Amino acid sequence: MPPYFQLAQILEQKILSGELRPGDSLPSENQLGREYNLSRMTVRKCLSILAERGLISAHPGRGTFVSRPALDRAVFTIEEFHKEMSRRGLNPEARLLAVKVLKAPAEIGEKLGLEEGGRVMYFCRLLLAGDTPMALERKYMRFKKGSPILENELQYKAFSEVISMHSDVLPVRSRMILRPVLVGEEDGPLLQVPAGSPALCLEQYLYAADETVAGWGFFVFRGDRFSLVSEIRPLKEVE
Amino acid sequence: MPPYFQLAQILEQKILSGELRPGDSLPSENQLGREYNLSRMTVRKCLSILAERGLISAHPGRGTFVSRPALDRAVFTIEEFHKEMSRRGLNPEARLLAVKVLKAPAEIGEKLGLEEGGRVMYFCRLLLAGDTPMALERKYMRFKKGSPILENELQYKAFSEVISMHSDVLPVRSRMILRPVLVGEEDGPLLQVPAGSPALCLEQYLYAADETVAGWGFFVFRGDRFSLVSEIRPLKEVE
DNA sequence: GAGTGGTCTAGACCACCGT
DNA sequence: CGGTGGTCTAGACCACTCA
Repeated sequence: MPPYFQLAQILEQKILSGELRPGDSLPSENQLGREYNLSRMTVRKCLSILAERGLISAHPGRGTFVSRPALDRAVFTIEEFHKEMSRRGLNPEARLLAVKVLKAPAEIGEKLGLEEGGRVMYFCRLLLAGDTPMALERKYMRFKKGSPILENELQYKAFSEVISMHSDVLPVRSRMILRPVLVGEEDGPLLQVPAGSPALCLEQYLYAADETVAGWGFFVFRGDRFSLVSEIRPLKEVE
Repeated sequence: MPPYFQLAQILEQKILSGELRPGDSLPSENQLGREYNLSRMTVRKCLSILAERGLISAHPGRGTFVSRPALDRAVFTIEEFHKEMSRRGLNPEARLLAVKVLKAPAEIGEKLGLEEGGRVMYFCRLLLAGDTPMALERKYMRFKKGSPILENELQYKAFSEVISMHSDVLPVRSRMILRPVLVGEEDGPLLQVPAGSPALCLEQYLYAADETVAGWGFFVFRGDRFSLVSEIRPLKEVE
């Protein structure tokens, strides 16, 4: 365990235990270096960790101070589905329910920047944890003539990877929107919940380097099985 | 503009322009130091910035490589209500609908670690943007005898601040849970949406230094007015 | 064994702040 | 002015990887 990390833990402990309170000033970097027998650069490495996590903030010419924690702020992260479920200790699975090439509905053709009557590839997956349906995924991308539809890959790969492989467009940027929705008549039986149940809709836009939309679609997550948690975690001891 | 930042911009540009592609290896730290006439520590400071942003990742003994961007990952942030609305260019407002001291219902007493029949302070606020109701907030905290109830402050302060001021407990840690819900019969008229509409419930636990729960409660955000957005951008240019 | 990133040191100069 | 944090240097040792 490197010294800078140990010192970070010591200082974190003092802050979380209330020994150092919000607004208090920390000893100067030189002071800390003397106290703990570390060079100033090492002390700074340690402080930069605590600053990143929002526990302290440094002010040139004045000193370093304990921050008031942002307790009324929340940060939620959603990983790619397989990682997300593994993180939660669940066994992720996916069932490919549909793959089609179809004339783009107006709304979707517009999003993807296609002309009237352009063709899109569509797929739909049921995402499970163990045997429990967790989410439904419906995605659309430009259809590339002659490109083979590889069901095996469609079952396991994330949307951005499917696009990279199927088309010759490389997505470089994404935009996701999270909102609450009601489970639709069609989706209820698939998710094994009554229509009208609360759910989370995670809409996804993937953009190519030229700012065109390479893919669009959404997930519908069961509200009774999927929620998001935001927590402040202590520094780990082992890693 | 410090040298480490300039170099970060140069490398960032090479990655975004495709001169350096995902999977490519960067020159070694010593190599970069020679090329740009910088010490190794300065080069490392620069690389740590790019690594933080997820553009590169370092592997001991092997080298530093350009990362594939995490396009199927989303990060959502909810600020304290007034900041959140200001960020969205809206005028935040709050109306205090109720303040009460009451015997803790079993469920809430348990959360707050109170004995049977302990008293809690409860308040309810309607949060608006302009004249549009955005969310309803219902919060519970331990009741401190003799503490004055300051309606003015209850109207403007975030929950953690209310607790800091009203009680002598200092919240130091928070846990928030986000889930989709249906608007209840009671809340519908207040939020000016039909009961059964989709909404987001943001549950909040505030912990004191001794790990006891200092406050608990939740927000209910209108689903038709409030959604969360996550964007992964190629990068910033200046600043 | 040569090269890599991870860590650490003991200096240094600067802009900034308070007195 | 002296002290603060922000930046930088030119060395050093280590564990690791790869040929």
